[in-house]
Amino acid sequence: MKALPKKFFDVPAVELARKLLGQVLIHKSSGVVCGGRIVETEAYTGLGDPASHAARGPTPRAKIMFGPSGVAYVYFTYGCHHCVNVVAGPGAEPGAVLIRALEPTIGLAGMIKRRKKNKVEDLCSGPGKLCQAMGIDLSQNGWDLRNSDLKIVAGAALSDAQVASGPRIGISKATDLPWRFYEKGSRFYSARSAVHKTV
DNA sequence: TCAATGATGGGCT
DNA sequence: GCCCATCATTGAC
Repeated sequence: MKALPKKFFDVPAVELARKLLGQVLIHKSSGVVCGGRIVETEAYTGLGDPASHAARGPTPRAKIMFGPSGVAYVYFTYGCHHCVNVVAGPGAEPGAVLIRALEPTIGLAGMIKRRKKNKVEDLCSGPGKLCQAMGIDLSQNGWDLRNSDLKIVAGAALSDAQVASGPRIGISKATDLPWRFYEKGSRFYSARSAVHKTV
Protein backbone atom coordinates (compact mmCIF):
# COMPACT_ATOMS: atom_id res chain seq x y z
CA MET A 1 0.00 0.00 0.00
CA LYS A 2 1.61 3.14 -1.27
CA ALA A 3 1.32 6.58 0.30
CA LEU A 4 0.20 9.32 -2.06
CA PRO A 5 2.65 12.15 -2.88
CA LYS A 6 2.11 15.57 -1.32
CA LYS A 7 1.34 17.10 -4.71
CA PHE A 8 -1.63 14.75 -5.08
CA PHE A 9 -3.45 16.76 -2.40
CA ASP A 10 -2.08 20.18 -3.32
CA VAL A 11 -4.71 20.97 -5.96
CA PRO A 12 -8.07 22.81 -5.89
CA ALA A 13 -10.86 21.04 -4.00
CA VAL A 14 -12.96 20.30 -7.09
CA GLU A 15 -10.04 18.54 -8.76
CA LEU A 16 -9.09 16.68 -5.59
CA ALA A 17 -12.68 15.48 -5.13
CA ARG A 18 -12.56 13.68 -8.48
CA LYS A 19 -9.06 12.27 -7.94
CA LEU A 20 -9.91 10.83 -4.51
CA LEU A 21 -12.42 8.40 -6.05
CA GLY A 22 -10.89 4.92 -6.02
CA GLN A 23 -8.26 5.79 -3.38
CA VAL A 24 -8.37 3.97 -0.06
CA LEU A 25 -9.06 5.51 3.35
CA ILE A 26 -7.59 3.58 6.27
CA HIS A 27 -7.86 4.05 10.02
CA LYS A 28 -5.90 2.16 12.65
CA SER A 29 -7.13 2.45 16.22
CA SER A 30 -5.90 0.36 19.14
CA GLY A 31 -4.20 -2.02 16.73
CA VAL A 32 -7.29 -2.67 14.62
CA VAL A 33 -7.28 -1.60 10.98
CA CYS A 34 -10.33 -0.82 8.88
CA GLY A 35 -10.98 1.06 5.68
CA GLY A 36 -12.43 1.13 2.21
CA ARG A 37 -12.38 2.54 -1.32
CA ILE A 38 -13.70 6.08 -1.67
CA VAL A 39 -16.72 6.03 -4.00
CA GLU A 40 -18.40 9.38 -3.30
CA THR A 41 -17.04 12.87 -2.50
CA GLU A 42 -18.07 16.51 -2.44
CA ALA A 43 -15.89 19.61 -2.97
CA TYR A 44 -16.11 22.70 -0.76
CA THR A 45 -13.99 25.74 -1.60
CA GLY A 46 -13.50 29.03 0.18
CA LEU A 47 -14.90 32.50 0.11
CA GLY A 48 -16.89 32.08 -3.10
CA ASP A 49 -18.76 29.02 -1.83
CA PRO A 50 -21.55 29.90 0.66
CA ALA A 51 -22.06 26.22 1.54
CA SER A 52 -18.46 25.89 2.73
CA HIS A 53 -17.44 26.22 6.37
CA ALA A 54 -14.63 28.46 5.10
CA ALA A 55 -17.08 30.90 3.47
CA ARG A 56 -16.90 33.36 6.39
CA GLY A 57 -13.15 33.33 6.65
CA PRO A 58 -10.76 31.46 8.96
CA THR A 59 -12.94 31.06 12.06
CA PRO A 60 -11.48 28.86 14.83
CA ARG A 61 -13.19 25.78 13.39
CA ALA A 62 -12.62 26.44 9.69
CA LYS A 63 -9.07 27.76 9.82
CA ILE A 64 -7.69 24.29 9.20
CA MET A 65 -9.14 24.55 5.67
CA PHE A 66 -6.81 27.51 5.14
CA GLY A 67 -3.73 25.51 6.12
CA PRO A 68 -1.61 22.94 4.29
CA SER A 69 -3.33 20.33 2.13
CA GLY A 70 -3.37 16.60 2.87
CA VAL A 71 -4.62 16.76 6.46
CA ALA A 72 -7.95 15.61 7.90
CA TYR A 73 -10.69 18.07 8.84
CA VAL A 74 -13.21 16.36 11.10
CA TYR A 75 -16.28 18.19 12.41
CA PHE A 76 -19.35 17.36 14.42
CA THR A 77 -22.85 18.13 13.17
CA TYR A 78 -26.55 17.60 13.89
CA GLY A 79 -25.74 16.83 17.50
CA CYS A 80 -24.74 13.25 16.87
CA HIS A 81 -22.63 12.82 13.73
CA HIS A 82 -19.05 13.34 12.58
CA CYS A 83 -17.89 14.00 9.02
CA VAL A 84 -14.38 13.67 7.54
CA ASN A 85 -12.90 16.02 4.99
CA VAL A 86 -9.57 16.14 3.18
CA VAL A 87 -8.00 19.61 3.15
CA ALA A 88 -7.17 20.68 -0.41
CA GLY A 89 -4.78 23.24 -1.92
CA PRO A 90 -3.07 24.68 -3.71
CA GLY A 91 -0.90 26.19 -1.03
CA ALA A 92 -2.91 28.13 1.55
CA GLU A 93 -5.97 28.36 -0.70
CA PRO A 94 -8.96 27.32 1.46
CA GLY A 95 -10.85 24.20 0.43
CA ALA A 96 -11.74 20.67 1.47
CA VAL A 97 -13.31 17.51 0.13
CA LEU A 98 -16.06 15.78 2.12
CA ILE A 99 -15.85 12.00 1.98
CA ARG A 100 -19.46 10.88 1.62
CA ALA A 101 -19.23 7.13 1.08
CA LEU A 102 -16.82 4.19 1.05
CA GLU A 103 -16.94 0.68 -0.27
CA PRO A 104 -15.77 -1.27 2.81
CA THR A 105 -12.77 -3.46 2.01
CA ILE A 106 -10.68 -3.81 5.20
CA GLY A 107 -11.67 -4.84 8.71
CA LEU A 108 -15.36 -5.43 8.02
CA ALA A 109 -15.90 -7.26 11.31
CA GLY A 110 -14.82 -4.25 13.36
CA MET A 111 -17.05 -1.91 11.37
CA ILE A 112 -20.06 -4.20 11.70
CA LYS A 113 -19.50 -4.21 15.45
CA ARG A 114 -19.32 -0.41 15.72
CA ARG A 115 -22.30 0.15 13.40
CA LYS A 116 -24.42 -2.71 14.76
CA LYS A 117 -25.47 -3.42 11.18
CA ASN A 118 -24.83 -6.61 9.22
CA LYS A 119 -25.33 -5.34 5.68
CA VAL A 120 -22.14 -4.15 4.01
CA GLU A 121 -24.15 -1.50 2.14
CA ASP A 122 -25.16 0.07 5.47
CA LEU A 123 -21.66 0.37 6.93
CA CYS A 124 -20.17 3.38 5.13
CA SER A 125 -22.92 4.68 2.81
CA GLY A 126 -22.97 8.21 4.22
CA PRO A 127 -20.58 10.71 5.82
CA GLY A 128 -21.85 10.14 9.35
CA LYS A 129 -22.04 6.40 8.91
CA LEU A 130 -18.49 5.94 7.70
CA CYS A 131 -17.10 7.92 10.63
CA GLN A 132 -19.02 5.75 13.05
CA ALA A 133 -17.95 2.58 11.25
CA MET A 134 -14.28 3.55 11.27
CA GLY A 135 -14.21 5.08 14.74
CA ILE A 136 -13.39 8.60 13.54
CA ASP A 137 -14.19 11.56 15.79
CA LEU A 138 -12.85 15.00 16.67
CA SER A 139 -9.62 13.56 18.04
CA GLN A 140 -8.52 12.83 14.47
CA ASN A 141 -8.97 16.48 13.43
CA GLY A 142 -5.78 17.83 11.85
CA TRP A 143 -4.06 14.47 11.36
CA ASP A 144 -1.69 14.10 8.42
CA LEU A 145 -3.41 11.83 5.92
CA ARG A 146 -0.08 10.85 4.38
CA ASN A 147 1.60 9.71 7.55
CA SER A 148 -0.56 8.92 10.58
CA ASP A 149 -3.00 6.28 11.79
CA LEU A 150 -5.67 7.92 9.63
CA LYS A 151 -4.42 7.91 6.07
CA ILE A 152 -5.25 7.70 2.39
CA VAL A 153 -3.24 5.28 0.25
CA ALA A 154 -3.17 4.76 -3.51
CA GLY A 155 -5.89 2.59 -4.97
CA ALA A 156 -6.86 2.02 -8.59
CA ALA A 157 -7.64 5.40 -10.14
CA LEU A 158 -10.95 5.60 -11.96
CA SER A 159 -11.20 6.52 -15.63
CA ASP A 160 -13.40 9.45 -16.64
CA ALA A 161 -15.95 6.97 -17.97
CA GLN A 162 -16.39 5.53 -14.45
CA VAL A 163 -17.00 8.90 -12.79
CA ALA A 164 -20.23 10.91 -12.66
CA SER A 165 -20.96 14.26 -11.02
CA GLY A 166 -24.02 16.08 -9.77
CA PRO A 167 -25.26 18.68 -7.30
CA ARG A 168 -24.17 18.45 -3.67
CA ILE A 169 -26.48 16.97 -1.09
CA GLY A 170 -27.90 18.11 2.23
CA ILE A 171 -27.05 21.79 1.85
CA SER A 172 -29.25 24.85 1.32
CA LYS A 173 -26.84 27.20 -0.49
CA ALA A 174 -25.23 26.93 -3.94
CA THR A 175 -27.12 23.73 -4.67
CA ASP A 176 -26.65 24.21 -8.41
CA LEU A 177 -22.91 23.52 -8.41
CA PRO A 178 -22.12 19.99 -9.72
CA TRP A 179 -19.43 19.41 -7.11
CA ARG A 180 -20.46 15.94 -5.97
CA PHE A 181 -18.46 13.13 -7.59
CA TYR A 182 -19.22 9.44 -7.43
CA GLU A 183 -18.35 6.13 -9.02
CA LYS A 184 -20.91 5.06 -11.59
CA GLY A 185 -22.78 1.91 -10.65
CA SER A 186 -21.55 1.64 -7.06
CA ARG A 187 -23.82 -0.03 -4.52
CA PHE A 188 -22.39 2.15 -1.76
CA TYR A 189 -23.78 5.64 -2.34
CA SER A 190 -25.03 7.74 0.54
CA ALA A 191 -28.59 9.11 0.43
CA ARG A 192 -31.24 7.08 -1.41
CA SER A 193 -32.70 10.29 -2.76
CA ALA A 194 -29.31 11.18 -4.17
CA VAL A 195 -29.28 8.09 -6.34
CA HIS A 196 -32.66 8.96 -7.78
CA LYS A 197 -31.76 12.56 -8.52
CA THR A 198 -28.56 11.92 -10.37
CA VAL A 199 -29.25 8.87 -12.51
C1' DT B 1 -41.31 1.88 -0.80
C1' DC B 2 -41.26 6.57 0.72
C1' DA B 3 -42.08 10.94 3.34
C1' DA B 4 -41.99 12.91 7.84
C1' DT B 5 -39.77 13.46 12.20
C1' DG B 6 -36.99 13.51 16.58
C1' DA B 7 -32.41 13.09 18.64
C1' DT B 8 -28.76 16.13 20.01
C1' DG B 9 -24.45 19.46 20.56
C1' DG B 10 -21.02 22.75 18.85
C1' DG B 11 -20.21 26.93 16.11
C1' DC B 12 -21.44 31.33 14.96
C1' DT B 13 -24.22 36.03 14.82
C1' DG C 1 -31.03 31.50 19.80
C1' DC C 2 -30.60 29.62 15.44
C1' DC C 3 -28.30 26.98 12.08
C1' DC C 4 -26.49 22.66 10.42
C1' DA C 5 -22.18 19.04 4.67
C1' DT C 6 -27.08 13.36 9.28
C1' DC C 7 -29.26 9.00 10.58
C1' DA C 8 -32.69 5.71 12.29
C1' DT C 9 -37.27 5.10 13.16
C1' DT C 10 -41.89 5.62 12.43
C1' DG C 11 -46.26 5.16 10.07
C1' DA C 12 -48.95 5.73 5.75
C1' DC C 13 -49.63 3.71 1.29
